[in-house]
Amino acid sequence: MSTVQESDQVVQRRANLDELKKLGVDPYPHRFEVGATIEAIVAEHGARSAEELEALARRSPGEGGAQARTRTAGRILAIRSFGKASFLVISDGRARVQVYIKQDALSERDFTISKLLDFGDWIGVEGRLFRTRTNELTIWASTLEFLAKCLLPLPEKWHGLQDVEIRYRQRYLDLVVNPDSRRVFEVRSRVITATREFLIARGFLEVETPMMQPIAGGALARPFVTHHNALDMRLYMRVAPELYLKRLTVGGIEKVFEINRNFRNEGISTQHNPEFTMLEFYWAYADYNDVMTLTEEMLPFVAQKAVGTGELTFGDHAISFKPPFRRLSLREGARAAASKRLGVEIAPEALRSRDAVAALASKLGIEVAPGTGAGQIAAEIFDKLCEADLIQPTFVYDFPTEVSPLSKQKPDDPDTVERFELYIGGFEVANAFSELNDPAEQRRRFEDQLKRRAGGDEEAHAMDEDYIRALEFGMPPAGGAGVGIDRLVMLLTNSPSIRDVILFPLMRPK
RNA sequence: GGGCCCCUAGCUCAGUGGUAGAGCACGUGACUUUUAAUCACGGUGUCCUGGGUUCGAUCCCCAGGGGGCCCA
Repeated sequence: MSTVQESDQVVQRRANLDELKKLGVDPYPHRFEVGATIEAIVAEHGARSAEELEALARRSPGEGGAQARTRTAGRILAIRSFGKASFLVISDGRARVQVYIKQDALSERDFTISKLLDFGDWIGVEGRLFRTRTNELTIWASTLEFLAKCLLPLPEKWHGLQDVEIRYRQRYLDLVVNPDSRRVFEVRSRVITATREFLIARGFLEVETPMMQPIAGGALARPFVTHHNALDMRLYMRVAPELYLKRLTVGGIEKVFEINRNFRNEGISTQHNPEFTMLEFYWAYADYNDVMTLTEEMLPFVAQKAVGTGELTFGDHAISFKPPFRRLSLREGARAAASKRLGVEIAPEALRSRDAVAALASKLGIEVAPGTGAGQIAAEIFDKLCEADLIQPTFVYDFPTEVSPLSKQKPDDPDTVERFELYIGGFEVANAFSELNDPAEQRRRFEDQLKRRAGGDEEAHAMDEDYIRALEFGMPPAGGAGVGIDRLVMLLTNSPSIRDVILFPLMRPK
């Protein structure tokens, strides 16, 4: 197959595999009956003393003596051989246990197999539990089954796998040798489970909406393009499920949510992966204030379920998920930060007129494209000056209408919408608003977006006639939110890069 | 897209303009309660790729590839 010369270690491992075959051992058997996982064995017996294990072993199976005999399987993570005896450490990915191999305790066949084992092989063992002189919980093997060969040498046990490129490209190696990596993905799983639990308990219905869409809407972002052959049709990978979920509120699903992948055709950074996981939920009869309150309940709940606390360490920061979260209006935040930066008190009106805010931006050294409106410039000033400093959970609220084509305006201020973003650890974790449900106003917003698109803004929203028609049938007032699950997991696992919380982040092919 | 940094043994890393090193891992031998087992002996290799400078390049220069961080 491969013309590349195999390293000595691979040659050696292959030779051991051939020896097994010569002995008549099937090196890839079909199944193994596991009595208890290693994790369960350690959980049940990890605290038992040598005497307790002895006593258990002496009892008959009917009296519970079977507990001291165990049958389990795992990957070999260490071999310490003494000739006629050896110690193996095997792992089920969550816990490790030692196995004692002693020549006169095993059949000749099983002992021969034990001599052919390599670091990384999968085995099954049966035996009684005891503690060694050094008090290590150990399975005294009476039978040994070979389950699968590890032909390639694994990374070293002591330093683990440090090379981030290999950790991302060959995540299985990361998981084998770095227990912390396994922990991250267990937290991630619990985050998603807890989120579901929280919303379902409040009457939300979980749904799945299209990931391949004829019009990519619901967010200001460049989509991936694909093509359906039979329909000869251009399709986009979704940038958000929003417009479909809101169609469902038109259909009368008053509380609805989806947790799934979005795809955005943009740069990669420590906070951006082209595909990422979002929670979106929509809640009829509620507005953005209600959504703020719900979010404030949900995040501490999820944190508690996923990591057992809402008091987190993230990099150099201590972050508390204890509600209530801080609230900061976007224009006030931008105004205050700009005042501080320039050493002059900026008036609130300076954020409202195009000329004034553009002048302010230029004083701050922020470049503004010619067609950019006052609202967008204000939002950019906020991004540049404030975002990175929002470490504790902070609701940034009341966004310019211009940058929020799907949000409802404030009754007394048409330039501002009822929208908030939640910032934690210096980045955006959630985005939410009172949903725009007036079809005429929605059409005007889309038309405004089309002008931007014509002006070269590739992230501007497309017209979606079908969505407007849905609104024309009547959508109830509703509040909705999108929560970045990957970023939430970053916070809960103290991971500095989004790639640390995505099992297989996108990489260039080598 | 721009700037900076990295790429050497299976892994973690040193290093040098003159035929390349350590620890772990691996091999052989010894050892029937060890645990980063120990002891003795042994071999690790496309120094990311291509080109240039040079008597000679893993090292210096140029281009490319992959990765990381920061900025956009």
